[in-house]
Amino acid sequence: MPIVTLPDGSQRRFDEPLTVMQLAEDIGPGLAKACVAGKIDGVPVDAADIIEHDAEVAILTAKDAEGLEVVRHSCAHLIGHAVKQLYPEAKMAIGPVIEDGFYYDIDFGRSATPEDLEAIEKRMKELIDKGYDVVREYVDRDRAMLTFLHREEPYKQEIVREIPEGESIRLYHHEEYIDMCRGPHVPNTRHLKAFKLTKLAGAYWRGDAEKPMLTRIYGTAWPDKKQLKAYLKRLEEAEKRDHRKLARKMDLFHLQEEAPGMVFWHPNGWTMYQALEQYMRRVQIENGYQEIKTPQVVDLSLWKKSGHWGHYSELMFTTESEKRDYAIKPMNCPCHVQVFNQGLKSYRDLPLRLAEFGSCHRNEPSGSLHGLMRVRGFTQDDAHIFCSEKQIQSEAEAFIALTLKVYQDLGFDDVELKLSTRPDDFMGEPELWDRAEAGLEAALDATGLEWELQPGEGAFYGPKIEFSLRDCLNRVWQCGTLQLDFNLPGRLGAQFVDEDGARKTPVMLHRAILGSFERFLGILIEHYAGAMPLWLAPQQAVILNITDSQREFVLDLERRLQKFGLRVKADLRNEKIGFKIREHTLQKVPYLLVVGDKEVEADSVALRTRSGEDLGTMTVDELMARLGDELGERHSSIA
RNA sequence: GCCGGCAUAGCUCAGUUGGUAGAGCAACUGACUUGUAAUCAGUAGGUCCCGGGUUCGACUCCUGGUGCCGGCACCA
Repeated sequence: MPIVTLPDGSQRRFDEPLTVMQLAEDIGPGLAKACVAGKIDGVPVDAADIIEHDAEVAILTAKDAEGLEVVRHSCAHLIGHAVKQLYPEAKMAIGPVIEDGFYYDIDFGRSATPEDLEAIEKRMKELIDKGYDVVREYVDRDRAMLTFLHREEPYKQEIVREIPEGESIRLYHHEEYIDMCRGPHVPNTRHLKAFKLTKLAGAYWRGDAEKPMLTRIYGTAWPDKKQLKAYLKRLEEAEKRDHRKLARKMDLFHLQEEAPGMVFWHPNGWTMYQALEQYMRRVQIENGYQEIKTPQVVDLSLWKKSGHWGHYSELMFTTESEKRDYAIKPMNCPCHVQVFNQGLKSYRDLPLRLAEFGSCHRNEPSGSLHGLMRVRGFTQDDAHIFCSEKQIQSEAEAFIALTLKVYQDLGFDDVELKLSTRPDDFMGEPELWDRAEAGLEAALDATGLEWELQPGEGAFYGPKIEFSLRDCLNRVWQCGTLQLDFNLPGRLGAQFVDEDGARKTPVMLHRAILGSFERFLGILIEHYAGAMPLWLAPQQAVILNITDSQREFVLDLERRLQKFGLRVKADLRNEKIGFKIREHTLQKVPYLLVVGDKEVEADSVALRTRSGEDLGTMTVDELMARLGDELGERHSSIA
């Protein structure tokens, strides 16, 4: 005789145990129709599951986040139903829910084509139109194994084998198709109308490159077709702010076949790059760093000594001269240790913070290259902090605070923080790791932000903190990093004299805030959709004359504003003002300064922004004051 | 690197069972002297990614590369 408590706090009493669907029907026919699953005491369940005892029960519909996940998950099963009808030989692997959608990994025994994708989607729609009931069945492991032996599904068998004995397994029957799943799933395919298969891709079984590659079918699903359409529209809009597209439109940089993964920066892009570099230079100097510069090409012996050649030679470009072998540096750390090693260091010298905008080259796998986000030649905003073990926590705290401040200055509030701790094969004393990890945790906690622990994901030589940002298509890119290193200083003979007169090996902190200028600029371009803040904009303002009679004034104004420190150009072309405004607006120039006879008269300009806002007419002095304010400390007047 | 797709003018793209290419925008020239998102007219522009093959003939078909795009793996 269960008493059911609903999410709004109201209670219903029943004489007999009842299913979630029966409860929905009891509440109202509309809800029953929309019900895709339920939750009993917080546990997601099928609509067919039975409420036996007093419980808190929620009815899930496609409009609930969890209900929508159920819809997406069931869409994945529907792929299975359609695929096995069309290609009975196909072997089904796994079909989980992901952000905004779902996928299914399938072994077709051949390569699948876009035509297959269309056929599968068409069949799925037909199955939805049938509106058949999805039937859930509880079985034991042996029975599940028998089912998939009978169905000749080796991947499913492999999964069943890993389920502990005695555990109850749910099978979902989609007419003749059977899938295994934790569930829950929709009670009927009519709930799956707003879906679309989006792409075909290759994916390794179990994410292991040694295992066979399967075909992955991606799809998206929503509560209704309107939301599906809105999602597809959002994707389209996001693609428009792809930094590779904007770079072409704004003439920022290009890549070409002869130098895969290496950037040809154009004047506009390089201006942005330098503005960012100058900002970073200032920030680092203000925070106790000293800037250095180290060689690009270094004898292989150093890389052997540092251990990099042993681990990462595949990623290193090499060269040879007069029978000596060299490597193009893939990172700066060994070189920084060389600088540290010059002259005997005292504990009084620590922490020593050496920074370099270090140009590095790594022969990244061809398939991983991606615009500015993943390149082979890049420049890190790198620095290495040499310190004693006691200084780790305070240095970590300072670095995290600095990083978050820089991100904020650059317009990012949404940062993902992760801490990776020791792997199984870690190096060094466990007590040292204990203290270091505790120090990093405390430093992370001090931010008040959420962070994620990745146990065992650290490098063998030290734990690390990662800072990641997302691009316009929601892909996550690691930018900042703080990597502790208990290994390299010792390997390369770094030492300092401690208070007691004994020589000790310092701890080394590898750290970068932007990660690389290339990647960060890519993210910035997308973040601002090309409309960069004034201080980063390649061109900050353009002066537009109405007719030739303002020509002299405009040229003079151009000189005055350049002298003031502004990146400004005059556009004297004999075009209509509307035409010029359109062009520079599309180029995302922050300020458009329109000059006609009236403005010349009063030493003024009519000010318009790239967003189309008319800021009215103001004198040139007022304009300079306004832009100077906006640029703030980043403005270096040369007047 | 792996799976799939793509590669035609500066850009975005069309090119119909194989008959040596076309549009819009941009560029250039001329006219127009213009008040807040596209003035009009004209001109020029191509090794159809690269190599090999089939064919009387290849942008088109086959084959080997390269690069790019979407994933996967990798990202110390």
